[in-house]
Amino acid sequence: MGKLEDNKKKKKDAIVDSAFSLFIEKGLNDTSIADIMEKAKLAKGTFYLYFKDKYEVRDYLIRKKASQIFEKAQLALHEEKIQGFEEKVIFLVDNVLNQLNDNKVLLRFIAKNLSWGIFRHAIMSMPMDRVLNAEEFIEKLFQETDRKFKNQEMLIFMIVELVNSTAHNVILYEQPVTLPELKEVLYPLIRQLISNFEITWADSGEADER
Amino acid sequence: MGKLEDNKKKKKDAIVDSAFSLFIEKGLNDTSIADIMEKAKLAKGTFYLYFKDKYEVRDYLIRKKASQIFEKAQLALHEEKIQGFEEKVIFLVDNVLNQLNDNKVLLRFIAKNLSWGIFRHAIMSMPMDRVLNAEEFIEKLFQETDRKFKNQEMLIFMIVELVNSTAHNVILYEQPVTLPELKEVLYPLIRQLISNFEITWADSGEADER
Amino acid sequence: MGKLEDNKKKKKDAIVDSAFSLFIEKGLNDTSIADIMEKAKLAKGTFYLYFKDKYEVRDYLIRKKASQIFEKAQLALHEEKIQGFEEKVIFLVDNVLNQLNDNKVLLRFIAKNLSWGIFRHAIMSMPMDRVLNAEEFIEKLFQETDRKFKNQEMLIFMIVELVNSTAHNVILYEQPVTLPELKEVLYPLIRQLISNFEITWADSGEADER
Amino acid sequence: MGKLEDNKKKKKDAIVDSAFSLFIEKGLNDTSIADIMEKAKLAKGTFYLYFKDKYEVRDYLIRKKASQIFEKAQLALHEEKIQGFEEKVIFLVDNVLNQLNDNKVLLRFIAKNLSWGIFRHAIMSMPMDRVLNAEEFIEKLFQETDRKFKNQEMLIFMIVELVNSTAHNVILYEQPVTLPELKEVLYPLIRQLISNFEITWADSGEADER
DNA sequence: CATGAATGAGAATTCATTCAT
DNA sequence: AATGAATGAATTCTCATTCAT
Repeated sequence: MGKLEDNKKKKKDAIVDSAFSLFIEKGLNDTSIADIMEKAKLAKGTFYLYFKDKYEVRDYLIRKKASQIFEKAQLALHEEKIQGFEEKVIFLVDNVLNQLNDNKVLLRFIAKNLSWGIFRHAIMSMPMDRVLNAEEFIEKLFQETDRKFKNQEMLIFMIVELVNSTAHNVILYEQPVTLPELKEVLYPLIRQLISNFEITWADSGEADER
Repeated sequence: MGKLEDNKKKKKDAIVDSAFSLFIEKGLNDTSIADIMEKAKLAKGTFYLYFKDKYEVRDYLIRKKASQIFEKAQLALHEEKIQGFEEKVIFLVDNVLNQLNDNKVLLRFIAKNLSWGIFRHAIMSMPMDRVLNAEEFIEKLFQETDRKFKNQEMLIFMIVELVNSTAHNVILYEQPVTLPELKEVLYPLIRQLISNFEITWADSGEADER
Repeated sequence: MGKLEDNKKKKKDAIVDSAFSLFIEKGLNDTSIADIMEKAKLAKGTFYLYFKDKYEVRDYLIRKKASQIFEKAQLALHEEKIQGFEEKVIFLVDNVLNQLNDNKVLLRFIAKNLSWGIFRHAIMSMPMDRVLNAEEFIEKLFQETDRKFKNQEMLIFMIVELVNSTAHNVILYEQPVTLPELKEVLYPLIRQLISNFEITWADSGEADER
Repeated sequence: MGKLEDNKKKKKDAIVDSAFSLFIEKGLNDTSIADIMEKAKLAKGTFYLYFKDKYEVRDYLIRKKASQIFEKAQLALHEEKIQGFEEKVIFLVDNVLNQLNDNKVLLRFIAKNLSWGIFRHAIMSMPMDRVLNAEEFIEKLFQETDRKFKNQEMLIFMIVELVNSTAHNVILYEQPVTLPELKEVLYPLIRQLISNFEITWADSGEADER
C-alpha cells in the first residue's frame, strides 16, 4: 500500500543520488544514463519510468540541492534570533557562503548549472517541509522591519547575483582573494546596497513639502 | 607565401564563423564537427588541421569575441577623452553593456561560456592589434590617477562580476528590471565600490599616528 | 455468471477496438502493446490474458471485419431475392465493393493484411451468428442452380482475387480508373469467367460420343 | 578515380545483397541493420552512408528485382520474334510466371511488398540498361499492332493485377490449383479481356451510321 | 594540404514480458 | 482476474577520428 509508494520513492532517490555523484565526478556530458543506472543498481529501462532524460534529472537535482541549502540557512536564522533587517540578510548570506565553502563539489555543480531563471522557479516557489518557501520568507523579512524599500525584488536580485558571482571563483579557486577577504569587502557593499534602496525620511520629506 | 597564409586564415575563419552561428543556433552540445564543416563547405578531415576538438573552437571564439568588445570599448574611451578614474570605469562598463544590449546572441553565447578563469586568460593577456591588452590597459588606468587603491585586482574582479552577473538576465530577459533601471542602481554602486577600495588620507593618518 | 462473461467480452472488445484504430492510424509495426492498452484504458499485463501477441489481435480483427462484410452481403442478397447464379455472384461482388468504398480505412487495413490463405481460414470456416458461413453458403449457391461447373473452388478463387486486387487501388486511389468504370469492365469479365467454367451440353455430348 | 566509384558501388551491392538474403530468410521485421552489415562484412555506421533505413533498402530491392524480371522477359520476347499483340502479351505473362516459378523466394519477397503504386513507379519509369523501360515498351507494343483499344492503361492494369494476384498463391502454395492448371484458365481469360477492350469495326460502324 | 569514405564504440530509447501485489 | 512497476535485451542512430587517395 504505502509500501509501493515507499519503494518508488527509494528507486527515484537511488537514481538521483547516483546521478549526482556521477555529474560531479565526470560532468553531465560524460555521464550516460547507463552509467547512472548501473551505479544505482537498477535496470536501464527503469530510468524512463522516472525521468525523461538526464537534463530532467539535473534540473530536479538543482532544485533539490538549492532548496536544502536555503532551508538550512533559514533554520539557522530562526535559532540564532538575529534582529534587524540588514543583520538578517548578512547572516543568511554568511550562512550560505559557509555551507558552500564546506561543500565545494556541491558548489561546483550548482554554479555550473544555476541561473537566475532557474533560481527563481527552483527556489522561490519550491514547497518546503519544515520552513517557509523563499518567496514567503522574503516577504516576511520585509514585513518584519519598519524600513521601506523602493524595489524589493531588484534588491534581492542584486544581492543574489553579487554574492553568487563573486563567491563562485573565490571559494573554488581562492582567486583573486580568499573567502574571508571577500567577506570583508562584500558585506559592507551589501549594507550600502540595502541603504541605497531604502526610502528615507528625506525622500518622503521632500515629497511632503510640495 | 602570404597567399598561402591568407588561404589558411580564410579556412580557419570559415570554420570559426560556421561554428559560431551553429553554437548560437543549436548550442555547443547539439553541434557536431560534421555540422560545422558542412556549413563551412570544407571536408570533415580538414577540421583537425586547425583545431583539436569543438571545445577548442569554443574557447577560441570566446577569446576572439570578448577581445573585440573590449577593444571597441577602449577605442571609444580614447576618442571621448574622458577624465577621472571613476568616470573612465563607468564609461567602459556603459560601453560594454550597450554593445551587449545591441548584440544579444553574442551575449547569450558569452554568458553561457564565460567564467572569470577564462576571462582572465582570454582578455587580460590577449595580444591586441590596435590597442593595449587588458592587463596593460588596466595598469595604465591606475597609473594615470593620483588616487591609491588597496587591492587593484580584487576591485576589477568585483566590478566585472557585478556587471557580468546582473547584466546577463537584465539584457536577455529584462528581468527583474530593464537595462536603464539597472544602470541607475549599478553605477552608483560601482562608485561606492571604488571608494571603498581607496586608500584615503584617514587611512594613512591613522597609520601615522601609531 | 453471464455478468462475468459480459465483463470479459467487454474487455476483449476494448482491446480489439483500440488495436484496430491504432493499426489503421500508425500501422501494425508502430503500434505497441502498451499503446493498445493505454488507449483501451486497461493495464498492460491484462493484454496477455486475452491474446498472445499483437499478431493474434491482427488476425482476429481480419476475421471479424471480413466476416461482418460477408454477413452483410449475404443478408442483402437474401432480402433482394435475386434469381440466377451469375446474378447472385455479381450482386455479392457489387455489395462488397460498395461496402469497401464506403469504408476506406477498413479496406486499407484488410488489403494490407489479407491473403488468400488467411481468407480461406478467416471467412470460409468462420461460424456466423445469423447467416451461413462462407463455405456452406457457397455450397448452397452451387446447389441452387442447374448449371454445372468444372472446378468450383478455383472459380471462386479467381473471382475473389480478381475483385480484390483490382478494387484495392481503384477504391483507395481512383487509379487508374474510378470504381464505376472498373465495374463496367469487371462484371462482364466475371460473367465470362463463370461461363468459361461451365460444363455445357457440348462438353458432355463430346464425352458421350466416345 | 573510377576506382573510388567502383568501390562505392561494390559496397552498396554488398549491403543490398546481404539485405536481400536476410529479408528472405527472416523477413523485414526480424532483420536488423546490424544483421545486414555483419553479413555484408562492413561496419554498422557505413549503412547510413548509403541508405536512410531498411525500408529504403527494401524499396530499392523491389525496384531492382522487378526490373530484372521485366528486362529478362523483354529480351526473350525479342529473341523469339513473336508476332501478334495477344501472342506477345501472353508470351510476356508466361515468361514472367515461369521466372517466378523458378525463383520462389524472390516471388515471396516481391509479392509481400509489391503494390500497383510501387509497380508503376518502380517498373514503368525505371531506366534500363539494355532494353526499353516498361512505359516505352508498352507504348511500342500498342503501336506495332493495327488493333485499337479503348483504355490502354486500364487494360494493362487489369492484366497485371489478375496475373499477380492469382499467381502468388498458386506458385507459392499450389493452392487451389497448380500453375499449369492456372495457365489453362488464365490465358483464355486474358484473351477475352483484350478482346473486350478492342474497338471493333462494329463500334466505329455504329458511330458512322449516325 | 585537403579530402571524405569508413569505422565502430557507445549513447539513447523502446518494448514484450514477467511477477509480486 | 487485474494490475503496472521493473526488467534488460535489442535496436537504431550518431559522431569523433582515422587514413588512403
